[in-house]
Amino acid sequence: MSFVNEHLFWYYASMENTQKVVTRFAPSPTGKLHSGAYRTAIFSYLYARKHNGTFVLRIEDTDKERSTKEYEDNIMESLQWMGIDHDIFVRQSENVERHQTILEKMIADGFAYISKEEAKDGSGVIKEIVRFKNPNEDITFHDEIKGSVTMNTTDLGDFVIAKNIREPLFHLAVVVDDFDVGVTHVVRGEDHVSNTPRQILIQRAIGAPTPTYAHLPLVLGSDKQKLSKRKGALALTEYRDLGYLPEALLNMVAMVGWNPGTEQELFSKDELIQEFELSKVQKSPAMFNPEKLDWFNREYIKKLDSAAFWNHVAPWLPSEMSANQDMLIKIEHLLRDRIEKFSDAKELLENEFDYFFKAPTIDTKMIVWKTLKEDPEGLTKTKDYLKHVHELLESIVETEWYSETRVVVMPYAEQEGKGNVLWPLRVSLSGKEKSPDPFELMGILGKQETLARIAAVLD
RNA sequence: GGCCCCAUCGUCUAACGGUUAGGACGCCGGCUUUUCAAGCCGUUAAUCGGAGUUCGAUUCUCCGUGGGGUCACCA
Repeated sequence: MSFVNEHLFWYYASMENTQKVVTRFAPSPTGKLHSGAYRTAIFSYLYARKHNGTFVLRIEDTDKERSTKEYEDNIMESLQWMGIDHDIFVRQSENVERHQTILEKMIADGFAYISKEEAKDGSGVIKEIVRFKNPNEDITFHDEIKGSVTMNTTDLGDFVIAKNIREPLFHLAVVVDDFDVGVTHVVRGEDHVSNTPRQILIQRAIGAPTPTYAHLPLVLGSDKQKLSKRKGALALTEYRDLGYLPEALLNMVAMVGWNPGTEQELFSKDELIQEFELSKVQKSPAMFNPEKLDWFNREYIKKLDSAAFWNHVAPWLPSEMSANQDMLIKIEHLLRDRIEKFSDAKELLENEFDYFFKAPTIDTKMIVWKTLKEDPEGLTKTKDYLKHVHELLESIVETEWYSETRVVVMPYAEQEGKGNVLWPLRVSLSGKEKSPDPFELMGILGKQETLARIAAVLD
């Protein structure tokens, strides 16, 4: 061996020892991507990225009856939205020839056999299904989260691995495809634990190595049952369409069943990659908490700059308001403080902030402050207060409007009673029981509009 | 039912075998405020039960209880 080659030898030998991590996310396109599934995707992804490994996305579409292109698209779209990018893409149905080759070899080697059986649909048709010849052994495997797991496979019997020689089923397809792409770590939901011994049996039969397993505890719904599409779990794209930020979803979902052990709550994707460890994944199932998601979303909305904020709000803007850019910019901070998710903006704008865009019709009974309600002279007094406020405001120079309204009105309000003066002022401007304070309102509406609205009430 | 897994506030969780059992979300309360929202401050709230091991158990062991998963010609 030459000097140079010797170096190469040791180089490759060391590669061998620090085997490159390959993880995969393998959803079946039989429904939209929901939170149980995308957490699996996230953990699998984070692990691969953390170890500079390869992340494989494999669409498991061998069930032709239930798989659809729409769902496949939904999965791709969801992952992309959240920034979960894959290095290798596999569509399982495209590997059927490879599966068939393996199947034939397994039969030739005596690990599987064709069994002629009557179809279970009662049609009486005889089918040639492929069964695995179960050696009935105890299978023990290491799980990064659960530790060592041992199961007896006798109960499984000679389980079915293909509908026929051309149509592989889950266990066979998974094992072959994981093997072919070199998966080193299988990160998947705990509902797959009992599938693992079967798959290990197949691995042994075809001479494939057994990867490291990491079975994630399930994500539960509020009913404490496994979260599933049937139970109303929201799809990732539905959260997106409701106006949640992908950063919020990622952060939230990454932290159900895992946390780095510090008191930090907010993590960017890069920070998650940095901190993520399978060993810190919780052993027990966790419930998904929608309120906390809202909190995360608010935190991420706060971080948005103005342009990004409006980009997100845009789809929810009532058309007549979207024309009034000037006003929208003025109320941006109010909007930000009051929305949990962007879809909230629509309702807020239409039902609460409508007075910024159109003068409200005022119910004169409403302008009287509660302590004057019983007073027969209450309305008259209230109008007198308003009249005086109107005069005070009129005296303000337009250029000093924003800073002076408070200076001018407050002393008077304090003298006459804040409620007596400020409540009618605020109601005259907004027409509502609840709104931002009158100074805020006046600042946004401007001198002319403010005076006009007060005058309208006095008429 | 068989097999497998799990068990700290309502929820997500932290705690070399020694802590006043910590944090976050929510709830509730207070401050601020004419009202609402936001903000700030604070309160409430947990080791499933029983035996062991130990000077000492949230932590280790066993039993019980409870919860979950899975038992397809789906994945």
